[in-house]
Amino acid sequence: MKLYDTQSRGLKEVNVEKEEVRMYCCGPTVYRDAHVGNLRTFLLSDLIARIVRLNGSQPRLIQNITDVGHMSEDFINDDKMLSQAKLEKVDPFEIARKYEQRFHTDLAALNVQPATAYPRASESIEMMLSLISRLIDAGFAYVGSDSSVYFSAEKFKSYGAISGNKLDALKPGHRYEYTEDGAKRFHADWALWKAAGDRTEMVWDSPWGKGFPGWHIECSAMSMKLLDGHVDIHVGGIDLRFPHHENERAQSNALINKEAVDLWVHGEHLLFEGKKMSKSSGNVVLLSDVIARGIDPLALRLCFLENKYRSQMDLTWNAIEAANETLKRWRTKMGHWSTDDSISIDPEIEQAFNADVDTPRVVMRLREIEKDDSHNKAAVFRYADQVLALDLNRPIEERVLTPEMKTLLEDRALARNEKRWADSDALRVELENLGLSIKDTPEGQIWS
RNA sequence: GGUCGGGUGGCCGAGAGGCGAGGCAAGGGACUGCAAAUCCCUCUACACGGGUUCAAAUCCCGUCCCGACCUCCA
Repeated sequence: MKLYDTQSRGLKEVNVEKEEVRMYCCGPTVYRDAHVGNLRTFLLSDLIARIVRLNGSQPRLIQNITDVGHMSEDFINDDKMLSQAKLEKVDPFEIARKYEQRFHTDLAALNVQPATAYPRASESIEMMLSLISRLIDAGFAYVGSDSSVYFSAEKFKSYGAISGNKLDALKPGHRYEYTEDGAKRFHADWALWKAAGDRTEMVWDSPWGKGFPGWHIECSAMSMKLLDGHVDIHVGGIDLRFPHHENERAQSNALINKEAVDLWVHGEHLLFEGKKMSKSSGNVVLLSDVIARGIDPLALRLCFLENKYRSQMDLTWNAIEAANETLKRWRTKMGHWSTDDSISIDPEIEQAFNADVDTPRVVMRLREIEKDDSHNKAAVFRYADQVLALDLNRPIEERVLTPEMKTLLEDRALARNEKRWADSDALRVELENLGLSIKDTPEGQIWS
């Protein structure tokens, strides 16, 4: 099984001979609903975990819940949790729990299997404090004049290996003016622990005074602790490559003096109708929007699967609806092909999964099999569905008919027997208005 | 300015040296009382300029264009 590793910029073999493959996926900051772009990344870790399992190994997946400390480095008022709490006029932890719950609901709707654990940042403070202390002791971190603790980027020799951003190229002020307060010794240093200052909510005691953790430290702490000091596969969105993962790598590696992560996998961003999804473009799509249109959430999953995870994909309503049709067609055909639940391995599909999660090729292969004359189509589809997880075996739901619908259907059958076509057509319109779609076959009318 | 990735038909998108993926849309046909569904057919592309090669969408050089990241982001 091979995956593209951002750090070495090439395909890298994943050892699936081991009993267990340790995975870490950067989770959500729970201050708002995850949009479908966020979900695409979480889907990626699900696909990798499923492929690991297909190869006979067990994934141990840790996904953090950021419920504290995710803020821009230099502006204390910008904490995402606190500003949203202010906006909704509730306790910040209430916000966190609410959106955390919705995150799990969305994942379940997309058939994303739950991670082994979802540690919360706010409940992992001890872990982070101990890690920060060790980094200070090892000489990689220092307490600034503002009582915050900073990581010293220059002390970590291979800084920049993931993103290609070298320290001397990271001069401050490229994007917007920095307000250097002088507490950091070097412009590229970042906070491991932020002193509370005026802040009173979401603060904890520490050896350096009241404060709260920096964003990057939580992933180092959780992955080191919950994955026993080594990550086989680290998954996240492409935007996290820098600075988040670069900093996480520096922290973790500094601590153990070797590579803490074998493979860095980054999912590309999703565009919606040509533009990056953002509040200002007004094109943020939530999974609930998809469901509200009467589309199966798994159609979105199929839509994602039809594109390489490493390409910026442009999602459109048209594409989602097309995927929804494909899904319905496959489920209908599955019902006709066979009713058992046998599974038959297709070498081409197996190979595609193992070749850097090439789900577009798998989908293509399924379309091919759909049309050919093989006898075990359903068994091959079921094999692929172990990873695709599109519930292809799910029977098309039987429509529950109201008495009114039943009467109209009986009337129409009668009208058709008597070749009263005008009546038949009028009844069809009426039934369609009730939400049934009618098809006439040589065996009579059918509805769905 | 630095870094990473792209440019393929009306649209979306695979392919990474050798017989024209596939999907969507459109048009035509079969079937049907008509629809719908289904099936068949049609439309045939690789940003530009050089180079390497028997052979280039694919490799190399140059140019143009697009997106992402550069201390908020999946």
